[in-house]
Amino acid sequence: MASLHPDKHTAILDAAHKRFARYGLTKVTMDEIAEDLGMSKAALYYYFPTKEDLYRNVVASEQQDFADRLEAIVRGSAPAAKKLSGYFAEHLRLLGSLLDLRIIEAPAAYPVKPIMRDLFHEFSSTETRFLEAIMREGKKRREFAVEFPEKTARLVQHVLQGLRMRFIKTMRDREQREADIRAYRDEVLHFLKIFLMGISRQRNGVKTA
Amino acid sequence: MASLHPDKHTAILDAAHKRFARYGLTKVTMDEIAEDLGMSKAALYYYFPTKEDLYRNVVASEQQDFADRLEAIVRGSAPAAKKLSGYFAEHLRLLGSLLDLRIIEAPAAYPVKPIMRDLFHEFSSTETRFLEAIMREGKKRREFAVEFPEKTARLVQHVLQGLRMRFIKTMRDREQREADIRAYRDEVLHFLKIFLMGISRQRNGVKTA
DNA sequence: CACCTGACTTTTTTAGTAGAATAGTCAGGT
DNA sequence: ACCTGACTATTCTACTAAAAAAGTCAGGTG
Repeated sequence: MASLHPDKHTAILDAAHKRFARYGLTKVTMDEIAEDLGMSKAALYYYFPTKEDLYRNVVASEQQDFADRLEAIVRGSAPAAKKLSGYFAEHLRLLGSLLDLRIIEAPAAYPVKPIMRDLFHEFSSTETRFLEAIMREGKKRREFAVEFPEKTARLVQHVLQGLRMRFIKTMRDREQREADIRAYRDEVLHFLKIFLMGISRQRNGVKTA
Repeated sequence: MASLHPDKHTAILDAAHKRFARYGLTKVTMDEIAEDLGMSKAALYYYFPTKEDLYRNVVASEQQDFADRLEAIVRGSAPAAKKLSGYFAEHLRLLGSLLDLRIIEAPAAYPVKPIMRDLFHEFSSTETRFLEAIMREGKKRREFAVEFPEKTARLVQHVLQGLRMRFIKTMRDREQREADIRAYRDEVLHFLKIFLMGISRQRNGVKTA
């Protein structure tokens, strides 16, 4: 199906991406996207069965990019500690996309839509996969002193999710946004440092930067 | 004022505590509390100016108990690592009260009332105080390899808050509640173990249990 | 005077609803 | 195969009336 109309298909995805990344799913109408493209709303429905499906496709491409970057890190020949640092960097980087697309929300004051839980979970699964790979490798190479790599991977992921949730909840307005992000970033890296100390076999053998 | 009618005063607090710890602030009416005590609602207002004030007083006693237990831990002569373990145990123990009194909520689907933010913050402040004391002592005694004890204390607190938030959000129904709590507990203790490893000066010198 | 009540007023919650906005459909046109 | 205008169906959003609950008060009792 995609091969029949690849140009329009991607054009729609691009236009939708622009809107969704600025206002989120609920604050974008199909008419707006159609107007951006100079076509009618009905045309959009020729390519995508529902608004939600269009949104999912937009998110899927972000998801793919994210997975690719993690893949590149894990595939490399760096020590596991280095890979873990890379993973942390990607985790931090992802925050922007998740906030822009409103997969996670700043106020979080109202019920989270099931679709957002869903999409968020997909990103989490991606993270789990690569994080487990890193921990297993670290153990195998006798770099990390971990008994159950999967369990430790889960811990790291939950800590990062927790810190992020906390950050989002306590985030202040635009003016102080930058400072908040910096503090959050510092804290995550601080955690990384201590965590690496905690699981590495030799003392002072850990490079963080 | 309290000395003038200490019995009724505490009787009311007890009755209110029973109700609030079962249904939370919003789902308890002053009439219900009054009925439990066999008196009229107006009588309650003789002792407490508002419903919120009554609630705050109920919470304040929990808060005091919590602070007392932390105080006992920090005052002791145990090594800082041991004190930190004790702190973690108290943190875990507090979860029940916070959930019962609805200071933190399971669905968290609606806007959090300012009063709850407020009360939560008071518990957090208490935790901060003692956690900083422990970290400072650990540093002073050359048990912990931390540069800025306050910063590390903040990190620990944020990680714990994050893990708790995450737990609350992902908590399932009654039947599986117990299992969820156990998993949460295990994870917190797993973090403690790695964290202590990460900041302690000598290897394998850490007892967790 | 300290303590309490019933009857009252004020404020907040709740459920329902009409109208607007938006998702989604379809017969037909190129 | 691709697209449109005009349509229907669904979902959101004020608004509101009724109910519930908070909070007040004049007065009563030991």
